[in-house]
Amino acid sequence: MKMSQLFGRTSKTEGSDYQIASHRLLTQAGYIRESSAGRYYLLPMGVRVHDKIIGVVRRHMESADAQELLMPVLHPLELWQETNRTTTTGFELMKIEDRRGAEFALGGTAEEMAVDLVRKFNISYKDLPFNIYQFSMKFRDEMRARGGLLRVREFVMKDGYSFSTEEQFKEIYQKMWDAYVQIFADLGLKVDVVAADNGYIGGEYCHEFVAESEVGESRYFIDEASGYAAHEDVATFKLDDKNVGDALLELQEVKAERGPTMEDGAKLHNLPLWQQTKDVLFFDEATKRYILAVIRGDFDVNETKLMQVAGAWDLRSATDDEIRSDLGSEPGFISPVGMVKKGKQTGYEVVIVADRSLRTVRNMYGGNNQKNVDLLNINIDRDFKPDIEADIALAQPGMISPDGGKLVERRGIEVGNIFQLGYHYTNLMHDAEFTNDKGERQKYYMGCYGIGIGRTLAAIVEAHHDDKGIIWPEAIAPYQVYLAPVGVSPQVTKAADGLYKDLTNAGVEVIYDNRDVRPGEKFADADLMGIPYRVVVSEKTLANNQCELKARTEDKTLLLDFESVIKKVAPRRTELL
RNA sequence: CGGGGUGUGGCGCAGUUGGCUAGCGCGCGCGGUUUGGGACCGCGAGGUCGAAGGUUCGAGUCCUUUCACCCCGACCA
Repeated sequence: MKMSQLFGRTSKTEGSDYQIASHRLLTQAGYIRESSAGRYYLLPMGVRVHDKIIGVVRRHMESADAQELLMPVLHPLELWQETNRTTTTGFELMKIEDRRGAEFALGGTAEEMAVDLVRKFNISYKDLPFNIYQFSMKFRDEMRARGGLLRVREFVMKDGYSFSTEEQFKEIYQKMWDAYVQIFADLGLKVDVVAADNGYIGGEYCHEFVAESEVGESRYFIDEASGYAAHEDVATFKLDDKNVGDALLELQEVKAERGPTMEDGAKLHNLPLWQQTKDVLFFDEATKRYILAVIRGDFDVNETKLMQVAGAWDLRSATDDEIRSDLGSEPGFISPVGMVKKGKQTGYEVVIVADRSLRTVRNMYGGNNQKNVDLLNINIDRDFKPDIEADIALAQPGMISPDGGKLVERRGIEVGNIFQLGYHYTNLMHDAEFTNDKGERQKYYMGCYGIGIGRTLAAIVEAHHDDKGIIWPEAIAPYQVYLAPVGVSPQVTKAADGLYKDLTNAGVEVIYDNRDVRPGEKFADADLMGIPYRVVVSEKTLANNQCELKARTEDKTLLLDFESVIKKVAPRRTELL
């Protein structure tokens, strides 16, 4: 490709709206251009990189026995209604109607479509397992797009769906796990595999592949010794026993003129924070229930865990008014002891969820559902019985991991994920069944597997750049060689033209900067665009029939004859194929 | 959705208490001098000042409405 013909040039001036390196660099180097918020044009150079990433993903998916297909982007809305996801998806579903009024969802993920496709076939247990995947545009009406390609409203995703029996599933899941590890290694991304929350996708467990980065939105914890890694939504930790040896003291009501915060309570009673009960009242709009979370005072409630154990969908904090008039309690003095079972006015059920940490403390203190009265020596079981007892605590850096090491907090970009879906969709959708070896109909056990291509591209730039520009790993660089003639003498031009042809014939992808601009500009663009190798031809180098080779990652240059340069660069290309 | 901010040639910006023909740098085009880390000279093209409405003799500037975009939060792949 000749630079003089390339559509989508580099830009010397950087925009002011770019907070994130990959966003600025990709724009400035001519890979992407914003259309509207969260929607991007991929320019020719961007497409080359994007395609290469797809190529790497495809290769590993095929080796893992997955089969590529392509689904429609418009999904019949009935399918989403069948699984009740028109209302429960996390992202806002985008809908569209055709001229007859038939309703469609713009696909944001395609579990229903995959099931619908599969049930159109008459499948036997002998055909199992199988894994189908596609690369296609996904639409998500994100509340707020941000960070260039990191969080967008339209993006190409590799989404795969496996169909098998329950017994076969573990192996498929592991196969995808392994394939993902290799994919991201090939792409030059260091990723942590992190246990995470399934959210609206459904199923029981899943793992995120997170590329560590300060600009990432995923927060997770890792135990470096054992490799334990979990998203903050699900991270768990070992509890430390406090005063569990103490004898149970008698429950006692005391006057407590204090403010509503935890600190106010600890100060007034001059007792440690951990001995206080933290009582947080939520309301779930989906199931119309109050949920009272009770936890040790030095911990915080993890709302994701809470929703999971309580079967809640749409949690919000209860209002002061609800606490007072419906539950007859008092903000800052809420207590599970003597809490009403139902709202006095609304009749809504009150569910008490106790964190397991309450077992590590005795004789706790806390409110008594009325202003300025506290209870001393509260003990679980004796003084109140929770409806649910579980781990609903938010992990904090420094806590002890389940494996015994220290939890370290990390931040990263979620570039891929794998989900166990189990029977979630096949239970909700009719006829999602195959014929087993006894001739009976049996439901599929499913998994799904996603990789955001554009986000991965941005994550690679985040991981590989310097103050001059992008530094592409060779496997996905748009071109391998940036050929820059220096000087305008006819010999230089002729030699460069010849080298361009020879390199191209040798299978090397070359961007040939044949523009009549000063050398500094060419070098700056080569660096900005992040091309792995720069080859310079000038009168100086030609004096010995040589040219100059420089790697993007190094400062030193090599003087070599043309043949050697071609040899040096060409094999890499074939290796990668 | 809440809070904050910004909209003026492709990009970055200036434009005073309302005033004359809306400027500057980069980039772009033409001509010339240059050619190893973003050169220089000359000439030139390119703007319904986000949009609509209003106030005024006169609006980029003031008022109202609205849209878009950015940041923080809420939310969430």
